[in-house]
Amino acid sequence: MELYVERGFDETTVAEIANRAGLTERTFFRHFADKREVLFAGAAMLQDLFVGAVTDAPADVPPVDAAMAGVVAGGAVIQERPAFSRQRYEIIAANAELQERELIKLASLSAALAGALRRRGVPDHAASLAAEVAIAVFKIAFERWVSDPVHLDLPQLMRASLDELRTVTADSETGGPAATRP
Amino acid sequence: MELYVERGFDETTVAEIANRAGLTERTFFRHFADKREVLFAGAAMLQDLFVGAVTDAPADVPPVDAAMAGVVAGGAVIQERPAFSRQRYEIIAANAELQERELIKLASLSAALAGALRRRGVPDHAASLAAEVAIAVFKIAFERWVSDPVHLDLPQLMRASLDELRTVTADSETGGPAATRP
DNA sequence: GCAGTGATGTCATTCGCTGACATCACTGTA
DNA sequence: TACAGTGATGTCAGCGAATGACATCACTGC
Repeated sequence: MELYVERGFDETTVAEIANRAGLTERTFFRHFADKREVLFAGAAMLQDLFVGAVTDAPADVPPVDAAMAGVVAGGAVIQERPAFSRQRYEIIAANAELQERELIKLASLSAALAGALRRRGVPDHAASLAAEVAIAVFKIAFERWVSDPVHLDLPQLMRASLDELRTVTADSETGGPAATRP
Repeated sequence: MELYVERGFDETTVAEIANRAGLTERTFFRHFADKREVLFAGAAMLQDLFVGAVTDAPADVPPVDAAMAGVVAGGAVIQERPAFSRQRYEIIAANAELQERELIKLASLSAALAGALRRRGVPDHAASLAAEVAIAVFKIAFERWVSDPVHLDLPQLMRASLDELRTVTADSETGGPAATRP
């Protein structure tokens, strides 16, 4: 990350990273699948956290709220290291390849959440949809949090974003969801 | 695409592609930013279609429904070439790098939709959320459509998925969105 | 004719990434 | 103690994606 900040991701070679770390290029690739993966080393841990929180949510909690328990738990951990999170965010924001990797990690997170929801008895499509909604809320709330010079409370931003999503999504006609199309 | 189907994406070299197309490797890279981009050549056109449909939606249509007009219009075009869509889908599904590219194209689509919504007067966050919801619906409906041996009507699947999302997202308590957190 | 433009070819080079093999520290066991 | 096994690292060679620099050639408008 030092090198990525100093000279940018593209301008940094793996040889330089290995050199600064005091090992060889080959060894770098034994630890990380590729040059981008360095920035996503903690993703697996975070995913376990998300899934655990969904699994542990009370059985009577509806799908989206169970999925939200996952991302809220993740948000709480993320905001513990605001400086790190912001630096990492800026590196990623400056490079398209890194954004691609970030997106596929989020997709994997979404799939994991959906899996956890299914294990709670939520039907397939509903589980996927609820997971996608939770990840969308996560993305937008995180974006708000990390871009604000004053770091607000991330879990709270997430809940606020979900409320907003509900407002935006709610059917304008009177009847609620079922009445959308006859 | 012929070569990607025959031997897989990873096993196909750019030299081979160029060769079959009757030109040189260097020329290939003048037409496509990288090896993956070949499969996403139509994305810009599709994005314009999405945005156009959102812009053309009646002014009194609420945000999510305006965003849905975009993805539904896209769905209608996509389902015109079921064989092509399925083949392309299978190539992408078999390769992680291609999935990354697909995801960033969808993210770009989402940003474009959000932009179109803002131009309709929808506030920032609401626009982003509505766009994310529409893209989530698009993804899941497309997945259903392309995986089903009998191709159903894609726009209809999208509307059904949105209804399901509304059901899943709707607050279980009585009061609707605003009542979620006091 | 002729200058200008855009598409293509040629060549050399960098860099990400991988396979094969060697080295070396460390551990458990005869 | 000696030795076999294991895992992390280094060394070396090589492939393929991607890029910059320069040359060629068809085509257009004057």
